[in-house]
Amino acid sequence: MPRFLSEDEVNAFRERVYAVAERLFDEHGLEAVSMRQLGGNLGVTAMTLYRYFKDKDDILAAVRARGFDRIAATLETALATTSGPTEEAEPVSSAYIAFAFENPAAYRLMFELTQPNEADYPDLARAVSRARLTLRAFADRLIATGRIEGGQPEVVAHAYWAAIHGLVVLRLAGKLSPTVGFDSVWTSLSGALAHGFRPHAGR
Amino acid sequence: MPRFLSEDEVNAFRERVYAVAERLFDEHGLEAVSMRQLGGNLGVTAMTLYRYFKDKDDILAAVRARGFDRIAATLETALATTSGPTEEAEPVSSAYIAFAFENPAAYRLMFELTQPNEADYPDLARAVSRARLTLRAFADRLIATGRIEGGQPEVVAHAYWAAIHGLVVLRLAGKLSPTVGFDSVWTSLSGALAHGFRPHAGR
DNA sequence: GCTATAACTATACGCTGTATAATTATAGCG
DNA sequence: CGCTATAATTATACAGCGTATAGTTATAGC
Repeated sequence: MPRFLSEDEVNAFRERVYAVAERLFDEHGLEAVSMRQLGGNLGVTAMTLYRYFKDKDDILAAVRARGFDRIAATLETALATTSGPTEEAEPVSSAYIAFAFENPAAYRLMFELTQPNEADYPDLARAVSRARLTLRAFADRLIATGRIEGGQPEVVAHAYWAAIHGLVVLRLAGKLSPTVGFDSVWTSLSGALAHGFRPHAGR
Repeated sequence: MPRFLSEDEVNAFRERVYAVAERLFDEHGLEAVSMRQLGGNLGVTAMTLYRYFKDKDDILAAVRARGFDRIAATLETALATTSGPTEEAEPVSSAYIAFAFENPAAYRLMFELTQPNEADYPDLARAVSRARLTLRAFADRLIATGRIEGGQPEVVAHAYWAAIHGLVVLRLAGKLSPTVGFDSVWTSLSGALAHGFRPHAGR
């Protein structure tokens, strides 16, 4: 064992922690992610984790940040893939929804309503900011291709985000009526937004 | 002390538990609502609570149910208060937003992303259902007054709900950009929905 | 080969939810 | 009234939590 951990070793260990944390969270829920379980799955005691992280919240913030980076990357890809304007089911929206339902544990963790202030975790703040910028780029394109008008792009981006996120979390929290399907609500909601933001549609 | 607790005594104690739980949650967050703290504030040990509730989740489900009943009552009042069609800031939406921001602890608890299946708590399921019915009545009125068309009322109700809830929880989770205000996004979003659902606005 | 010390582990503390055992207090009966 | 059965409550205990502190292990540099 080397006397000092190299930066690479530290980063490698942290990556292992993230991977294990994500797996445990995926497979057994958030309550399974304890310092002892985490350490046990890494062949290390709980206290060793404190050499690499300030505390448990520090680990969770890092995992959240990875989630925001992953969804941002997913959306960026979807955005780049789309060629020209389309009236079809918007690939960015579809990618967002797919991410949420394919990674429900990550999505829950990212948007948990009780979480420490993101300002205390600069890397998390950066990742969230990146995700917001991606959504903003999406809104910019909607405007550039003439499918939307009026209002600042950032505000429009947040409006879209709120709508899609709201529907996703109602579903994740089990609050949708058993008599309505997620897809039918999304069709209705996204259609209303598309029409509502369309130039000259209303007043 | 009577040999048997009357139904009234049981109900009265339960009400006291709810009140204390809501106060603790409001003042010190969800982590302050422990069985010992709850009991301590009631002049009773933690174990006594188990005479009145199955377990802690049972208490939390009851508090959630009260939250849904309260928001439903608030919305019902707003709905009844509104006289005739109006293009003004919709009183029901305003009432919803006001409830969330005046009762952030309750709102967080109600929509926490990690919570037991609501099917295991019939009273919670009833209260959620009541809140959904209220939103549905809101959509019915929008349709009846000609401000909306197309689509099943329940689907439209869910679309509105998702939009407003999404914006509220993004705010509660601290995920809105510091450079956009809640109100400006809500103005944009609600305006888009109003136009998007307006008869003959789009195709 | 010795030593200073980075890295890690062991232990302990106060907290959690809750199962189980012991205690308290009263309704109904002789 | 005094006794007893038992509802209601409390006391204790257990396993698990996050993490502070103390002790151990192992190696880089002399």
